[in-house]
Amino acid sequence: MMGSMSKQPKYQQVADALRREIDKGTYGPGSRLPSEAELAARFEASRNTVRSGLGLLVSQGLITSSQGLGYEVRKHEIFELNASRFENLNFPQNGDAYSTDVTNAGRRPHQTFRVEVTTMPEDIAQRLRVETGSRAVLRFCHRFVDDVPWSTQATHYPDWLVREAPRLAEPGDVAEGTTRYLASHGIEQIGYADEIATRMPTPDEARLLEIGPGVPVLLWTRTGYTAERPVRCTITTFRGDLNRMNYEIGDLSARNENDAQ
Amino acid sequence: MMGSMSKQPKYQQVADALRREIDKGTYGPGSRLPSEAELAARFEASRNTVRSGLGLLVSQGLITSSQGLGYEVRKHEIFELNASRFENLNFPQNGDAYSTDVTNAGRRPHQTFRVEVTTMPEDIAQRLRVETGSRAVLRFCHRFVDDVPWSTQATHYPDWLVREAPRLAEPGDVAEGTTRYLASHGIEQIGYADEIATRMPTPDEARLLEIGPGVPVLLWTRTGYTAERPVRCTITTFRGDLNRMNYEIGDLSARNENDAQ
DNA sequence: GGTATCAGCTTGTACCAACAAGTTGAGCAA
DNA sequence: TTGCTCAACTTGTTGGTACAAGCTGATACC
Repeated sequence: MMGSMSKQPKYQQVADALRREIDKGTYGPGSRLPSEAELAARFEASRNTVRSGLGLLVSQGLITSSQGLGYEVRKHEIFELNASRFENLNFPQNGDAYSTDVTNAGRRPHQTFRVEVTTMPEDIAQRLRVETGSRAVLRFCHRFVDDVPWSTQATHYPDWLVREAPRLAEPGDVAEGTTRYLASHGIEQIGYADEIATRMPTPDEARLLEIGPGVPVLLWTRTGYTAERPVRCTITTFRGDLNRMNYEIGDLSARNENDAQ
Repeated sequence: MMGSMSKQPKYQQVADALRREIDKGTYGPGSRLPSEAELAARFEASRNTVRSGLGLLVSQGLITSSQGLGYEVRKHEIFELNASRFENLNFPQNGDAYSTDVTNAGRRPHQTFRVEVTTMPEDIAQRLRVETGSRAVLRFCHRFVDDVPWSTQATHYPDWLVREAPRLAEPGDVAEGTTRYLASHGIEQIGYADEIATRMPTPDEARLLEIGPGVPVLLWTRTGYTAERPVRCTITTFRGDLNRMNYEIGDLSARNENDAQ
């Protein structure tokens, strides 16, 4: 008999076996797993041991659990973001790429706004070449798609810029969009430096984005430059399981002309 | 007394308290936390409860644990990758941006190579506009920095391309670099489509990259185009805790001229 | 029919106990 | 000094128990 030719701990065997069955399709996306008690019987392990194995899969983002309901295989649905186009050009009207992108995808966008006068955190101050702790205006945005939390966006503006463009410090949306508003005051952004990183969410982020365990966040930091200097820094925090960033570099006419799907 | 004005479960209180102390600097990067037994005494909880709280912080990537040693606050050291420059131009000699980037950063690069003849997976086939399951050459690369696993890179080449540039299918490195070799056969890449995503690693990835729990991976998919069609697709898997991707868009002369640190 | 309750399922939290396994340093022996 | 052993720490694994809390459907009641 094949008894215990295994060096691995039992909870890992449980996790591996379930992972294989999920990959194989025995349990498809959205379907429910057997209950802890059933799994305990099947693997001849205690409920605690089975819970350890299931906990592994949860923290790997493969399944979710809900009290009273059971364990469910996570389904993946991702949203594409085109980050390499410019922001300021020919956008129809109010606001940003986000609303148009989401609407074009046939989804319903929704966002809440907040404006604060605060001080520059160190990392932002470095990027904007101003002093840490100097005055700054923070415009914060919490975005939803079909009422599902999608991303948060925090843009810091240095004090010298706010003095030239005072409406940045006023609460509420800037109707024509901040980029256009800045351009009308002679601040034209002609270059962006983007940084992309990933990590596990902080408890705050997990709460705002309603992220379950095992889902990382995607951090997008964009610093906008005029011909002379950096003018603003935007940090967007995405749910990693729902978003993908796209960049186009060089000449991609071969891709875009024949949209052979 | 402030008894139990708390709705939160005890293991969360433990995790929150420790997270605050780590943020505050009570336990700095690299320092050791008190042992489970000490924490149990301090929080008046059982060892299991304390373990649950510590497990949270581990799966959030804030601390690590090693048997016999204890828990340690993770230190963060990130490596910057400039993804927006072209690959083919004026690189000195053998191989890719990776070696030069790492060497310039004063670190020691090291990589292992593997070449396979295989079939096209569905997602790659779509990007390269060939049939799923058709013949493909896979060049796989496992990269280290100072002997620490850093990333894996898998590039798929379609069959039609390999027939024009047969050395792609031969094992071992292409001395002058694949991009240059392709250009010498009339395959000049003039555009790249990049996609960036994140998720928790699969067990295979966790093994290859020696990733602990609570660390996501950063997935970078680059499809190279000639003027006529896509020619190759590279998927790079980075350790999310050690890497950050940078893109430059538009005119950034204001950033690059005065390298005010 | 509509509604309220509740039994019986599910997972979540918390504790206890015992032993396995990795690490370290004290202290003894050669 | 050098090297070995081992006790005393650490976390890892696995079992047990009990109760809390969320969900669902059947049942009884109005």
